[in-house]
Amino acid sequence: MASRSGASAAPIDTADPAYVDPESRLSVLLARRGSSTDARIREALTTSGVTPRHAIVLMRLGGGQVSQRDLGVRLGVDPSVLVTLLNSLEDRELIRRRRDPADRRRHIVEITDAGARAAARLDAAFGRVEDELFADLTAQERETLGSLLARVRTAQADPCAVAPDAGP
Amino acid sequence: MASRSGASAAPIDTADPAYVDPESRLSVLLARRGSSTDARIREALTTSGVTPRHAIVLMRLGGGQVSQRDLGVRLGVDPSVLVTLLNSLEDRELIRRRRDPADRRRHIVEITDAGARAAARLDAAFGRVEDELFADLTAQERETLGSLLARVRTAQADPCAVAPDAGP
DNA sequence: TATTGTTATACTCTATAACTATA
DNA sequence: TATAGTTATAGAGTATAACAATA
Repeated sequence: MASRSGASAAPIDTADPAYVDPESRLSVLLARRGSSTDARIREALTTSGVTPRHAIVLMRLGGGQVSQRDLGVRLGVDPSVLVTLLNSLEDRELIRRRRDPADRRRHIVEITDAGARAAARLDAAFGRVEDELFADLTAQERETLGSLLARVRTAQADPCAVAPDAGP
Repeated sequence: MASRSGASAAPIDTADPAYVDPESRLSVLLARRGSSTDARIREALTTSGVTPRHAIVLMRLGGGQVSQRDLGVRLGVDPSVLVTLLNSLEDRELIRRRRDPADRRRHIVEITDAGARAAARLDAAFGRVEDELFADLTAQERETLGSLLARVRTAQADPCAVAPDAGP
């Protein structure tokens, strides 16, 4: 099987001075764990038939009604994407959309009772996923992780460009 | 912070007992920061014409030659995806592929001199991105973040570990 | 028959622009 | 003219299965 698969191709020599372990880069590690976490959440939500984004929209709406545009800005979701998200949520009667009387271009989005119940269930599902993902971390460590992550500069502004690779 | 645009739609009431802040969930925060980090890396690499995965493959290969299959397992990349990654790297002469004489089904993948130089430049680019992303964290805090992330349980937690017996 | 690498296909996300109805 | 929402389309990314050549 796979145990003796690298018979003639030498294993990666981590002692080689030319070797740079990609996983030792904090950015790579963070991107990877983030991706895995998203995948795990997505998997846990499959039975509920919603994606992580649907869940986040529902949880956000638990605080009250918002204009569709504001919601998109808050979540960093493109308006055209938000439309399809809200469509499926509205089809399931988890949210409701109505025109803003004060400005008929706007949609006021609000959660339904069924939606609020779904949000609570989904939140619990997130909790179970976290219990699994962070099982090896103490409550204190989880808190530390959270506060450190919160301090990562997420805003994308300044480009640090790299020289093209070609030129020999 | 919403009152200027949401005239009649009330802003989200974070004090509402029904409100659950999605970002307060550690899993959501981790997934988000991971995604942003990946996007930032991808942006920084655009001028070099490679994606983060190309870069990671190159850095991995800095340690020596590997079979294509082993490389895919280590990186958690599907074989069919790895093919296209390696094709573009080979077109730029950053890596080389040759048949394994001991098992002609296998490809031995190795980095070229130009590839090694590119890997070093790419690694430096990762460093600059990290200096930007983690500017508000001390060296000690970055280390803490890394060790905590390393302890998050994910399916792909340790790609270097040998699978006991990869069943169906 | 199983494995390695490759190709082909389909499906999901995302990004963009054009369109409507209002203002 | 500008804005909120919608629709349509194309592109990247990924996942899956079928395939050829080796073992």
